[in-house]
Amino acid sequence: MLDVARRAGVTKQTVSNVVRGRQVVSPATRAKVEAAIAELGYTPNMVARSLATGTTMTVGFIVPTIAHPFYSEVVEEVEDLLEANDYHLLLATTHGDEARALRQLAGLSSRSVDALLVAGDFDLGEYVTPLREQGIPVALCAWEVDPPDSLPVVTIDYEKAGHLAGRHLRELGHDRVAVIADLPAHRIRVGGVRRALAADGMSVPEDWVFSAPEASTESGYEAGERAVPLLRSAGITAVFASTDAIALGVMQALRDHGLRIPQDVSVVGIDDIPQSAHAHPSLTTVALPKRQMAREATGLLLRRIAQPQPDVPSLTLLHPEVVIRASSGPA
Amino acid sequence: MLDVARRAGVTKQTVSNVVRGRQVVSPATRAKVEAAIAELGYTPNMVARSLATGTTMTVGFIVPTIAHPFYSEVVEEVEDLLEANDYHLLLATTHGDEARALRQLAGLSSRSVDALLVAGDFDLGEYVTPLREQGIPVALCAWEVDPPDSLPVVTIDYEKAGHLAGRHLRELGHDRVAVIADLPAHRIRVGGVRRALAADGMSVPEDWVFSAPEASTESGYEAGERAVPLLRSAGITAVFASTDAIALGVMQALRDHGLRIPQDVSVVGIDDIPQSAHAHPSLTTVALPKRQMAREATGLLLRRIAQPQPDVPSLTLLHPEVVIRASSGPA
DNA sequence: CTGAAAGCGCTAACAC
DNA sequence: GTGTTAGCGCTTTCAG
Repeated sequence: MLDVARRAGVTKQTVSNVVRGRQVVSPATRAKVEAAIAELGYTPNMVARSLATGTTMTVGFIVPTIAHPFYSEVVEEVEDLLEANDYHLLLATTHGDEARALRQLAGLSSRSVDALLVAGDFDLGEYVTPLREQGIPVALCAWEVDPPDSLPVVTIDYEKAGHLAGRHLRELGHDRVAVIADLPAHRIRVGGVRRALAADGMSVPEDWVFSAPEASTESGYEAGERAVPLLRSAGITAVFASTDAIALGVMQALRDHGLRIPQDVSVVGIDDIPQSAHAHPSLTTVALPKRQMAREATGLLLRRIAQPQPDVPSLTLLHPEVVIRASSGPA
Repeated sequence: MLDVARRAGVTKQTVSNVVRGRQVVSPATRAKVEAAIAELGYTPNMVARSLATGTTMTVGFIVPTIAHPFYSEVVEEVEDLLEANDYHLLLATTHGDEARALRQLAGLSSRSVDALLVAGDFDLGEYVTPLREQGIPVALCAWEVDPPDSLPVVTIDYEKAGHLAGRHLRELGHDRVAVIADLPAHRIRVGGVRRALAADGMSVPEDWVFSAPEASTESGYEAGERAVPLLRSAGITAVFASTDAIALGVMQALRDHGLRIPQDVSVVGIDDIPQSAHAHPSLTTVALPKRQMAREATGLLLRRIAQPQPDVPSLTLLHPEVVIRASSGPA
């Protein structure tokens, strides 16, 4: 910067003003400085600027994984909005490992991100207080169980998602529905389903609930196979899967065991991941507004950065919607 | 840091030595300093350290998109390896927008990443020279067409992937195969298929090639529908899709038009994304070693950071493998 | 093993 | 409008 200044016959300060586009430089001076910059191939050093300003134009995002369509869409949307605002994304993944999450948190905070977004159900609640004391805006998103009341959180009404799925099944006349879910993670969704059935005086016996850990298609398939005998013996006409990925596996298992969807058994999931629309049959599901969630959370953070103010705890609950496709039919 | 030093009765330098774990501090002093750090809740400021050392423990990754299973797995693997080495990930997305790619590039370089990885077919080749002159290691990965010979690139033998797909079809006795591809992006893959057929004196007429832009399931479906009449009239027994996503859409279209897979038409894709194994029927494909690619590229960069040396241009070509499942059968 | 001094590249107040 | 003077928080010589 000093080289540029000398070459243009000004001081570093003037160069700084030109680089940052401040409107306090005469056109003539500006031209000289810009010429010098071009000749020297000067590039400002953001690290030095950050040290001086205390700002990095970077926000951190801690997310359980990125290899799942739900999160990859969320991350993509967050990055898009950040980039549109000249911010950069420092992405950290936890894979459900709490120690790793804490390391990532420490790494991001000491790296002075201007804001931090945390997704998933990790209770990092108490650990983020240092950041907040430093005045760094923090928000939570995709928080499924027990959203803390100390931080702003932008999430989805997962209970309602379950309720919508259950009600859809009820409207089709299903009385006997089995549940295949990643428990306890998705207990809220299952609670929603139960509430929908309870409204008509029905319930889901405990042994009609199958666990699909990891919420993967594989575990859905495996749980589906375990469920088949019961489906047959108990005259169950519908299966609720707590996730589309699980539902896809369940459908495959049912088919492999000779059950037709939706003639013999209806299947509904939650999420609306891209492949659900192209499954065979296409999957009826409850769409989670993930991109909207990403936008609102990022927007909230960006606003907090622009006009610093204490993180007012707030809860934004986004509404899911049923997407009726071919995997569900009359009982 | 000064506060900690005073409280422990030492100088900043000693605190720095303790924080960085240098083995030059007496246990007694170390204990005092650590106590002071704990009492004051001191956290080192990485920005200041970066300014002093010229190192950020951060690597940038520019990628076309993250909402596609191929890239999301690559990104996940890169992040895992970086995190294991105490590095952080600055992720930038281009969405095929060259101007955006250049902005991202400038943003990352001025932010002083310690290394840069670029995925996708953007010819950022000439634009990265400033970085390289700064001594920042740069590598390319997932480079499908014309890998530049000026930079290290870790990619996959896409031509071989196509060739393997074509040979698999030949071995099943298919003489007449149609192609549904995202062209021109995947021309190398299609070239591989053609080479496999040519070995037996066969070829793919131009009007047996259908375009599926964006390589999405939707465009695969749409292209599949366009192809159906030809498949029937020309007695075509197999379809090569340049991507699993496309193949999934194609399968759906064929089914919707009454063609059975693989009895009437075999379908093979390339990639081996997770959902291919759970499609109906499960998709025969050529697995691209994306995670290995991610590991090798990241490892290369990390090694260059550790022992600075000019970016020796090198080309690492990883080998794909056929995964035979249920969507392909005898002609 | 510890301490003092200098500086990484930039921005923030002021004065001129 | 432009120049001057201090730092931002840390690491790095080099003495002791």
